[in-house]
Amino acid sequence: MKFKTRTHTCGELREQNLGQEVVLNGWVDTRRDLGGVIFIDLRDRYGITQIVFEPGFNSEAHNDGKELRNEYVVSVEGVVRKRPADTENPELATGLIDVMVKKVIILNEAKTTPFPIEDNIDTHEELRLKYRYLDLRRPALQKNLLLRHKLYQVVRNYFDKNNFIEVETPVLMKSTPEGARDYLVPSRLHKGRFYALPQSPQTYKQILMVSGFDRYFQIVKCFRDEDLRADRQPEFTQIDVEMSFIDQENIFETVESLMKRLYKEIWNKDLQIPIPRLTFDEAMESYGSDKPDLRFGLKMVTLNNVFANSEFKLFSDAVSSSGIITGLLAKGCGSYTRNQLDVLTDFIKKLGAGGLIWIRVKEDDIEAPVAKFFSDEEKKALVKEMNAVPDDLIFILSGKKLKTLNLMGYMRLEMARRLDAIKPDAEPALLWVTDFPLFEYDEETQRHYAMHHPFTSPRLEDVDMMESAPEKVKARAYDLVLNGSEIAGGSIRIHNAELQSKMFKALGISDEEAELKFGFLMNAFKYGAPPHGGIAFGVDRMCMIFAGEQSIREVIAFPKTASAISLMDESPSSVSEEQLKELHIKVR
RNA sequence: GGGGUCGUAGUUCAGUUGGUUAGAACGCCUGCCUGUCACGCAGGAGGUCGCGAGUUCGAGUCUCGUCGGCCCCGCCA
Repeated sequence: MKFKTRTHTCGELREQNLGQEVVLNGWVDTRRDLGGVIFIDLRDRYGITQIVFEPGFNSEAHNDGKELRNEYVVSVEGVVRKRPADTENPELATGLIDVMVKKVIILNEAKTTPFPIEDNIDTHEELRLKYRYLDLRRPALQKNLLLRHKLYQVVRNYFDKNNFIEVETPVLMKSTPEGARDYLVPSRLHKGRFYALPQSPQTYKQILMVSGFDRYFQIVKCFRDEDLRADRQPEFTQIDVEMSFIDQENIFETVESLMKRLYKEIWNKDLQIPIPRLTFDEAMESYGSDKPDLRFGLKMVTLNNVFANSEFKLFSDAVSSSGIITGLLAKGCGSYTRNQLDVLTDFIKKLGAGGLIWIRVKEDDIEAPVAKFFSDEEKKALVKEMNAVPDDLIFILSGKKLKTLNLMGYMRLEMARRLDAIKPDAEPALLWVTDFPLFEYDEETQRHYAMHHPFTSPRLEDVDMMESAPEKVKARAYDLVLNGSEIAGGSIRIHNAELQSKMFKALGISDEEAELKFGFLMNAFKYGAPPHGGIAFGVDRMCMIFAGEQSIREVIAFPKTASAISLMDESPSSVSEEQLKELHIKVR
């Protein structure tokens, strides 16, 4: 079909174009056929322009215009005209003009779409994902992908200006099953052997430091074969960064000026730097999370001192077994009904709590099922510690430290939701969480795992405790948290073979196993590895928050469902027996 | 692996105690309409009630199973 290249986009024409002959190409957004005159809103990604078919202006075009339907792709030639008085549309950027059509060419027809191509649609996501190409026509998603593009540009520009170089690392790599499950790719040329898709380019970027690249970054896809969430997809994008001859403070400075720039460019906000910091221990104790949302208060209070010698066994036991008693104050919730409290108890039990202790604060006394176990001093101290006043409600959880704090963290978020504690206009809350434990203990396998990854350096002053008291060793690791989401995480790495082997030992990884899995990295470190460290940003999460969305699927062009399926192209799919045979995979 | 929730025209939903021909709005189609922008008016078409068993004279409705979407826990170095 012969058609003319557009002279303007659908978001472009203004009064200054009056009288011009123009060509517009786009999709029919809406049609209003009044019989004698037809109005079409023509849409492309730049905007909407109203085009007009009038028999008195061009009867052939008007006749052709009757055929147009929603989402038809058309090319029109016409003349820009000022709209008659009182028919301007202030909602449209192009609302002062319209285009009188002289000729229209239908470039393609369209079936009736399964949902309207407009914002604020009320359609199941299943349908949106199946017809993702239509969903992506909606202005909201176009805007989100544009935001994402802009973030890429700011990031690339920033790192380039600061002497970082972007290096691509392999997508087919060695499987290193220390952390998440790998996606495996069978090798045709090597029977029984597999590549893995990278969970992150961690080892490669460290090797690049050994090679002297000094300052590296990459916007890179990563893959983890784990269960999905609103903020987790099996493939996701990181901004991966690594630097040599630096310490933690240099990383912080680099990241903070990048964030400052992103705040400005995307939100037009001025980020105050330095960004506030909390240690892991502080974050856990006050917010019950290693990624606390600081847009609201609701700080938790440790009550071990109040109940250290309590008659109430649950509490005194928690203290004596180096556990914790933590309280949360729900201001003005003293009138919560028994039913409401049961719902909350049920909520926290489902997350793994044994139960929930609640206490209504009254004038000069407290009211609670457990009140009879408390002495008057304990009651007084409790109210004082919690800073409670009559008609407040206090929640208490006790038990193993991290688990209990974590549970109260969920309680804190739940209460924030119930109390509408996060105002729509709340300033975004960005912070560093530092001094993570180097190890975490896994009850199931009865061994320590690296909380971050096995190349993370312990705090140098803690190295001596790696064998004697591994749980006390802190890592030189840090997370960047925005509105309760972990948007970046990194560490200073081990660059010394001796310390690295000590680390493997602490993790219960034998020399042979270490050699097998990470020998290439260890070898590289023997040839002059500089001190180095880095960080990796979760691009999807960052874009989600910058766009004000609740799911990363809203900022990913072609996301997968919670069961890791692409509803549009139906992957994963079966493959032919022939393909499997070539890959030396037995057909069941 | 576990918990919660949803599944009925193209779409969003209603559907009583199990009971005749499963409704509404929007969308779609046809006709009328020369300044609409949620155009209006009139008429019409459109259903495997996710799928499969079972109970029953009779199932959208009850039971069991199964598939799929979403949220969460575990998991995510």
